[in-house]
Formats: sequence, structure tokens, C-alpha cells
Amino acid sequence: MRDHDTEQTPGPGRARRADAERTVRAILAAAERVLSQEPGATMERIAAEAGVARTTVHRRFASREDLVSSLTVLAAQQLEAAVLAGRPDSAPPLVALHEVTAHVLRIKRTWRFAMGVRSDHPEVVRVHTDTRARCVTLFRRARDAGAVRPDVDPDWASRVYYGLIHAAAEDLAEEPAPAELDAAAARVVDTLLTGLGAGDRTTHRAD
Amino acid sequence: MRDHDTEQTPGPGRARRADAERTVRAILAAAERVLSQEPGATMERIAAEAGVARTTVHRRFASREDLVSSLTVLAAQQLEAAVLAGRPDSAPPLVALHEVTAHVLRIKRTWRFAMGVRSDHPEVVRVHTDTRARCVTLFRRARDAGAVRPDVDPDWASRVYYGLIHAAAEDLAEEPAPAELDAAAARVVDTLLTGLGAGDRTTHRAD
DNA sequence: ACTAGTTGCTACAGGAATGTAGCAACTATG
DNA sequence: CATAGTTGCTACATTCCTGTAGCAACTAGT
Repeated sequence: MRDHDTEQTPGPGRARRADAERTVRAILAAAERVLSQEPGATMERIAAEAGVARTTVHRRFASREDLVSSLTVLAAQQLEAAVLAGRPDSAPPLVALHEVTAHVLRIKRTWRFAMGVRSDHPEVVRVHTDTRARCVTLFRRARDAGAVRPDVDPDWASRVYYGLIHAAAEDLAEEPAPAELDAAAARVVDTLLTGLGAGDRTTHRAD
Repeated sequence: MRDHDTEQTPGPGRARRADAERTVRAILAAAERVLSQEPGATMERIAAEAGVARTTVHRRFASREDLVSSLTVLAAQQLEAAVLAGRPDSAPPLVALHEVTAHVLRIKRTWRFAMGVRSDHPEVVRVHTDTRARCVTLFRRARDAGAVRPDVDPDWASRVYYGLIHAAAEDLAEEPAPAELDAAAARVVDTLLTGLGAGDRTTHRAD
């Protein structure tokens, strides 16, 4: 089990001291900032951004791979929390869609780099699988509620949804205000459901 | 002007020999294949994929940066050709939209890595600027033709369009048949214009 | 066939990044 | 206050990658 631990802990049963915990957080946050702008940045650069010595980074993360891995796990956990906060399984479909979107947009913006890395860490895989499933379920509920066309492929719907979120996250500020998040989420949901076409929905199907 | 030349040429006025030309193409194609799966891959790895010696790669491309730069330029040129092949400025808006989408999907799939790199090479910047402009113009024409809602922000429309193309390109085979491309393009355009929502376009706006 | 371009191979130099070790100074925690 | 964890610093080993050079064998273009 210890194989899956990415961060280094002092002793077998020992807990980390509070300041060390803070250091770890600082390093992860710094790594996200630096790597999102320069994916190949060195440990030196990350350490500097975090305000610690390079050796300290190596004390907490055995290798560069470990650091990135921890980063993806952290982002995945944040993502899961954001999705769950939107109550995708219990709230009315369209309400849930809006809430989930707003929450995910914030996380996606904050952990831009980490969310873009394909990780095979079991925890990350689990979260992505679960999230995908929740997404499909949500669209199914929306369909049953008559909000989504019956013939829409859930897989395609998910892809489109992810794509729209990605697009919307692009032009968000680094720390968007709640109002901005709401507006962006509304735009995403609106585009997702009605598209950009004019009123007549059959116009372009004439051919 | 020689500063902007990425590939190395033998003499001032001399043309490259045919076999050398083939080698350059092979290296670029190999680089795309390798880097799309492993962005940090070494020159050694790329050379092996291309079936040439590592030193030969360095003969044709002064540095790793040069290689990637050439790759982005090549991809940009392919993209421009693909867009123009769709006659975005002259064909009927919805026809053009469909044609451009199909052509771009193929290129996007083939040059997955190169299209994802942010390059500041003047040629790449030019193509992206022009393409963006053509995209906006196309949407404006579509709007004037009554195919797109009048209140849609062209910038957002472009982002959504790019996002959908990206999403659609994800689940395309490596070498998709024309029929697959057409189907994928149709799905993109349909989703773009009508979204995934049910018939009643005002349902989700009730709140 | 002749010429000049092209390539594989080997060898080498240099740099950059990674990862480790030890020690002194500091600090959270009880 | 005493203990043990934490960190900065310096130093070092090592590995990996990049980029260059020279030479012999091969080959396209004429």
C-alpha cells in the first residue's frame, strides 16, 4: 500500500508537523502555477516559486514524477468535491447541471495544469471514472425530465459538456468572482442545450 | 530573414536533394507521432521512430526548438489549406461550416501534437489570426443568413466551435474514412447549432 | 561515370537537471 | 524547557540530453 503514497512521511505512525504540512501545500500550489505556464519547468524553478530550497522539495517528494502525481491526485480530489457540491444525483437536472458547471469551472481554472495531465494513479482514475459516470447519469436524468433530446448519445453529450467547460475556463480570470462563474456556467448550459442556431431547429437539417 | 528559417539548407541558392527532402518529412512525421504520446521525448527517440540516426536529425534541425517550430509551421499550413478547402468565404454558410469542419477534423487528428503547441513563430501566428478571422466572418454570414441567433457573441461562438472540434477529434480513428469525417462533422455542426436540449428552447430559461 | 550531397557511425564536450548527504540553525509540540 | 521534526545551505555524484566533428560508404542528379 505504501507504493501508492506519493508524499514522503517521516515515520511509520508519525504525523507530519503543521509547518511541514504548510510547506507541502505551498510546493503543490507553486508547482501548479509554474507548470501551468511552463510544463517542463525544473524543480529549482518550482522550489523558488514556493519560497523553499530545492532540497526541501526533494525531501517531500521523492522525484519529479511523485510531485506531479501528487498534484494530479490533489486536483482530482478537488474536482470530485466540486462535482458533489453540485448535487448531480439529487437536485433537479438543470439545477444540478448549472451548479456542477459553476463549481467545476472554478476548480478547472485553479488547477489548470494538474487537470490536463493524464495520470494513471488509481485515485485519479477512480475519480475520473466516477465523475464520468455521474455525468452520464445526470444527462440521463435530464433526458427523462424532457430537458435533453431522447436520441442524444450520453458519451457524446459528456464530450461536448467537457469541451464547453474547457472552452469557458479559457477566458476566465485567475480568481473569478462568483458572479462571473455563474454567468459563465449559464452560458455553458445555455449553449449546451440550445446551441447557437436560430429559432428554427430544422433549418440546417433540410439537406 | 534567414533567422526565421527553421530547417537547415545546404547552400545559399542550392535546392535540397530529393532523398534529403524525404528524410525531413519522415522526421517531422515521426516527431508528431512520438511527441503526441510523449511531449518530452528525446531527439534520440524521434530519430529512431523516423528510422534515421540522431545526428541526421541535428543536421536538418539545428535544435529541438527548431524541430518543434518547424512542426507547428507545417501543421499551421495544413490547417490553413484545410480551412480554405471548405470555401468559408464563398460557399453558403452552413455548407461551408460543414465542409470546413470535416477538413479540419482530419488535420487536427493527424497533427494532434503540433496543433496543441503554442507557437510564436510568425507564420503560425499569422495562420491562427487569419483562421480566427475567417471563423468570425463565417459566423457573421451564418447570422445574416438567419442560421445563427443574432445575439451570439462571435468570440464565444468561435471558442465553442473550436471546443466541439476538439471534442470530436478525440474519438476519431487515426486515419478516419471520409464517411466517418462527414458523420463527425455533421454531429459537430448539429450540436453547435441546436445543442442537446429538447424541442422547447425556453424550458431551461424558465428560471 | 562523375560530382556533390547525404547518411550512419563513433567519439567527444558541455551543460543541465536530478537525487543524495551532512550539518547547523530554527521551531512546532508536548 | 526539552525533544524531535524541519529547513537552508553547501557539496557532490550521476545521469541524461544536447550539439558538434570527422570519416567512410552510399546515392541522387547530371
